[in-house]
Amino acid sequence: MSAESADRNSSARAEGLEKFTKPYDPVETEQRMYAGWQEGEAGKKRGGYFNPDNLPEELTAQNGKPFTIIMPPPNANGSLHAGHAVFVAIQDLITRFRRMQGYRALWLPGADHAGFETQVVYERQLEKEGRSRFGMDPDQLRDEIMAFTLHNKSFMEGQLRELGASCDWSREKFTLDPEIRKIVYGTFEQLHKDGLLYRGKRSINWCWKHQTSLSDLETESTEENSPFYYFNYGPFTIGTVRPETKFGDKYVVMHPDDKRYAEWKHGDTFETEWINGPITATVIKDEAANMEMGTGVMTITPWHSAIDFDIAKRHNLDMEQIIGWDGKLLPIAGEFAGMRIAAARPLIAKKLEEKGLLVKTDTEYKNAVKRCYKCNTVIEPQIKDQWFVSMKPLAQKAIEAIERDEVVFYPEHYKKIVLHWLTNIEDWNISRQIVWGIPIPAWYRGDEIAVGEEPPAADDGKGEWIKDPDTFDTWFSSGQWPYATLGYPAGEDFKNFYPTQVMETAGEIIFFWVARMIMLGIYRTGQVPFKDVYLHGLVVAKDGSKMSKSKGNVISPIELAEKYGTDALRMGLIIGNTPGTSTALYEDKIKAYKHFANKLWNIARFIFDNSHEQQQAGTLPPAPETDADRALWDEMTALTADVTKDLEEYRFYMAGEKLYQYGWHRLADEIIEESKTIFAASSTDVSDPAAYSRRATLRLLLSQLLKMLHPFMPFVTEEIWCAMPEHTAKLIVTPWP
RNA sequence: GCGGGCUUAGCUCAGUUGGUAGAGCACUCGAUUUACACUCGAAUGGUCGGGGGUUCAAGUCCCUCAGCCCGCACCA
Repeated sequence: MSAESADRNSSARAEGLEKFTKPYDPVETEQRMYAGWQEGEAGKKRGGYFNPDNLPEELTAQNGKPFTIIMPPPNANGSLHAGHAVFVAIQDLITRFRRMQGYRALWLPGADHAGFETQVVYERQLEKEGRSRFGMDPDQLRDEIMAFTLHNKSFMEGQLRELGASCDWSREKFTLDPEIRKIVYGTFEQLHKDGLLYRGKRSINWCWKHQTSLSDLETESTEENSPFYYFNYGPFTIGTVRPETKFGDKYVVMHPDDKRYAEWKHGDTFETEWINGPITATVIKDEAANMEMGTGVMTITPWHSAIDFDIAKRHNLDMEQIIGWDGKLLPIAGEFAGMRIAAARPLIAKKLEEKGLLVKTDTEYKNAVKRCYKCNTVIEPQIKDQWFVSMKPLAQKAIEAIERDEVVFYPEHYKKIVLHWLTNIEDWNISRQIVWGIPIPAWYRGDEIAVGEEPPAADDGKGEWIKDPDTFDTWFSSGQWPYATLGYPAGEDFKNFYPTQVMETAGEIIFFWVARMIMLGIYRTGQVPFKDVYLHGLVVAKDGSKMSKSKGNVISPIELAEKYGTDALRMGLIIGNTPGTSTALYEDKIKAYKHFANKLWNIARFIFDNSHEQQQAGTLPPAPETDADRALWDEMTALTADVTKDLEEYRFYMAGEKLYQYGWHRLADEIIEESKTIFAASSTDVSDPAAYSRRATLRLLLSQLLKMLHPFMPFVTEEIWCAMPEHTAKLIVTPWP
């Protein structure tokens, strides 16, 4: 080390810059930084700089408009995964960018009790302990899950802090908060008043293992090979893959235009031998019968098929339950009673064959089988009294708003996907037979139904009201999240921050959540809940495969952050991540951005070593003074315009890459290298015009780069920024250039 | 059946309104007691899935074919 640089280092040490002589240490820096931001300035409200009410006047003076992102509330039933890390990286980037632009930026955090999801997780835990929710006292179960959820919630919030999330903790909401429940109940009551909510016997998706109904979105269809049997049924041949449902069949359905059966009239009856003896069957003509399918003739089982249910409704036919809630055949099945479907099916077919009723079996037949998305159990359609929301009118309003671009999707093509789904929407079953959720505020007495948190008075002598035992589909409450968290309808935040600007979430939950928020938001508030929807893709392993525990390829974002720094993790999740497409996450990538953080650190060290004394002595010009340096500044100005535009138009990956390129390959590799020659030639002579101008220019370029990189890499940029005496305010509240 | 997407360097992917093909990683060669080995320089590597069209100009727009992937609905 030369005597000269030894001098510089000693002066740096004197100024508290000695940490720059060592590599950047994220672990040491991050906690201290986050606490500093969260404290903000003395005498302000809770939440520090994350609370938009606390932003310095100098920052908001030019703009001051609200800018809101509602955080997708993570399910409070585990730790944060890579998908959460992506949303933190993107949403915090947007929030910090807008805050620096002078918006009163609010990023509102929350947590989701996640009804069925959480109950399933907890049931697995019970199973490990050799317990089961069935037979448990519901209150006891609810208390246990509550304790479990609250524990996870606070754990998860700690992890969000580790990831640098600059969300306003003073406004945090939980889906089970009393004020949230009140709004959810209000919506239920309003839908009821408006005739958009009905309770009725309808065909529902029943999972016997979980003992609950599920929405269509909570089931998954897989194509499976199932034998297709042809049976003689009186004068007809019928086809079926489900002989186990056929015990009570007494209707035979064909298309009215099917010429093969023209001699049969609607309502004709005939006697026939069937599984457990002779029956009388009735001919039904209905257009739902497909003439191309099988023989064009089918028998129907309204209790266990949505299509058959509709036919039965149209013709007012009898409906009978064949399969119990436990997934086993009922006494109507005779000797097969108590058996499970899979076991009974071939035996029933065999019995029919022995009776000479089997015509043939098509073993190549493939059909779609619906399964529970959690436990893969085959869904049994059942008829049950449930609450349904009439979706068509709600969807219509949403379609109109989306077509008018009141909500804009990134990537664009999601507009078509959403419109297609909304156009073909079915009514939504919001009743769930699980304890973990918001209880449905409804009461019954005979055929009477009352809606409200409290039962109607029962002093008329007609008996007591009975509470609906079910809970809401968790998406019914989270679908109201934007206006519920802001205190609809009278809250100050609702007036100030609704409608919000951006909804950033996973493309996977576009129907579950985003589409429903748009519908319910318009319904309840008359306005769309957000202007822009940015959808990120799935985070996958390096080889493009889905991360899963069973494959053992799950990468914990928290571990990566602890190993390489949160900034590195975040940069790695932003660069190369385009909306709607999946992003690969792997260690080498994050490591590369740790190197970048260190590169910035060393850029700072070089600049400090060469200009700190002059800065302290006040012998630096306020702006570049040579043509060469003015050109460098113009180049930076152009980059700034470019990056700003990219960020405003949601091209985060591109803005990040440009800043990375500039920082490493322009500023470090070229500008600093060139500066070495300038400084070497000038020695310590402060009157040398080239060196005089360059020292100041380097500090200006670094400051500008730090500002633009802050939303991407908040910690290292703030740490360097605060080491520069010319900066009085923290970087987090410094105006965007 | 309805709808959406992908196909660009060995790998992962960018490429914004059409204007001379880009990055990271990997690989090869070389440099360097230094702001930084968490470094620097250089080289190699692509008929942008096939074919056709529009245009002065197409990875980009249109048509068509092929392969792969995904969503929704239905399936007696």
